[in-house]
Amino acid sequence: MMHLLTKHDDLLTIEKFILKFTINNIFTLRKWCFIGVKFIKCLRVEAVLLIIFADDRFLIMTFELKAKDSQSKARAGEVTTDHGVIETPIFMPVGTVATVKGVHQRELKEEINPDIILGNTYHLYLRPQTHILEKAGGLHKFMNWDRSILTDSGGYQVYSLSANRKIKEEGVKFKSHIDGSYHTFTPENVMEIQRTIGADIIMAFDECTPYPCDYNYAKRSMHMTHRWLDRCINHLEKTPLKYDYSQAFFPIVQGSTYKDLRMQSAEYIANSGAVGNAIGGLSVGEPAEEMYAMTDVVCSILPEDKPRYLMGVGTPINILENIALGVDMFDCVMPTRNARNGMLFTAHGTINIKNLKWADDFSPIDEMGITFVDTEYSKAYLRHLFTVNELLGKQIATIHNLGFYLWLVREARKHILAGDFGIWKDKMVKQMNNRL
RNA sequence: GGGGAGAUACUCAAGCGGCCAACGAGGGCAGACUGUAAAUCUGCUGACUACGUCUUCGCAGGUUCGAAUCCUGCUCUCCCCA
Repeated sequence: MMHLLTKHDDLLTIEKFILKFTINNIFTLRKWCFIGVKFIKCLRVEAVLLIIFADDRFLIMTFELKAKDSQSKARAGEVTTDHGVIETPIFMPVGTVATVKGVHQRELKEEINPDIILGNTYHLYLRPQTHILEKAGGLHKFMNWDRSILTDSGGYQVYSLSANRKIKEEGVKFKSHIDGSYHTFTPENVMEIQRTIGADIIMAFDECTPYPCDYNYAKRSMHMTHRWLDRCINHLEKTPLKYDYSQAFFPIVQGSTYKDLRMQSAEYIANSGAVGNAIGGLSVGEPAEEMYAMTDVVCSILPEDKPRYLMGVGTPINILENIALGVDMFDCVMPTRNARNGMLFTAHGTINIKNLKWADDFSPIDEMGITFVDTEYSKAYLRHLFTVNELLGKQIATIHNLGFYLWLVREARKHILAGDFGIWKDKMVKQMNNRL
């Protein structure tokens, strides 16, 4: 049997192979795709399929829980994709258009050292366009990044580009912000686009609702997102992998700031049996307390043995508070965008490096020296670079902020493993809540 | 020497009798930014005893109810011709 399949076979071929050995075709490919080895055991064709996997080294993303904090719901874990291990909790720098703005891949890897970064389906679809990425052999090769990548589906653009789009049950019609051309995103084509982009983790197509959001709208939108999820899953089954590594699929919880909707959505998402789950529709302007209340509710429902990804969050304090509620993965434009606008994050609070008071402060950017820029340049020099609008200033600030964010989550991990995360978190939240 | 143009707030630059404490841009100061339409956006930027008052548009006079705007003289700058 082993010779029948190779790791280059697409899912359809593998599915046909499996179905030959399945007595009743009651399970779809979708199920085993998501549940992997567990499902295979259900089918009682364990031996056959284990041979397939062993032979092809066809990895499905895995998550291993390493430790749980005793003082909070924080966890430390390990996500493994074909592009490496991701130690959680993790912050994923955002690289929307195949670049983490302002940082070389080499600096990103060697200095900031994240296990995974983000890309964006909507933006990459518009430019450089999917066919170019396919020709390049996928996003990893195109941008020269050999670690993991996660792509957002474009669901956030449904929110952020709300003036330029129309939502229907079928999908979302966008007017391109580049050239005004019209494009339709459906759960189906978004899955195909993400297959072509080739991230290790791909996201369901959802609607990210605004804040505040009318209850009835939030409810209708949530149900549509659930229907879209089913369509994503159904379509994904029919869409073969394009490259020689696997792709994990994460569904997204919605429900705005309504506890009952969030619970309902979390249950629906948990039942989809995905290898990881995401929480969307937060950090869109709601008070932090409401955000925490929602993640708390959702985390209590999402399976414990799967990673939980809180999309778009947030400030360093938001991240620590949400880690304490059981979130494992984060991403946010804040460290990169705010860096370009002169805001530095430090363990003792934020700095607006453009302020006059730094003009003659020749102390290091950050005494902690997490990255080389922190100690090699002074605050006065960095302020000068911002004053004269030099690119280097934005680059230095970006490296500093990302270095700090990654330091923060790694430190959080250490304290979870040590079992004193709760105390450490409270101390950090207190001292970071400052304006320097 | 002759002819012409012009002098406006930190800078450039509009305004050419009342709606002017004076458009706009830059600069300066401050703020915002949460799955990136963001090297973006917003506010303030004459002085105060601050929903009002006072002093400003080269300098000095004048005309007018009222002038940055009109008239006279002066100072300075630029351009052209000798």
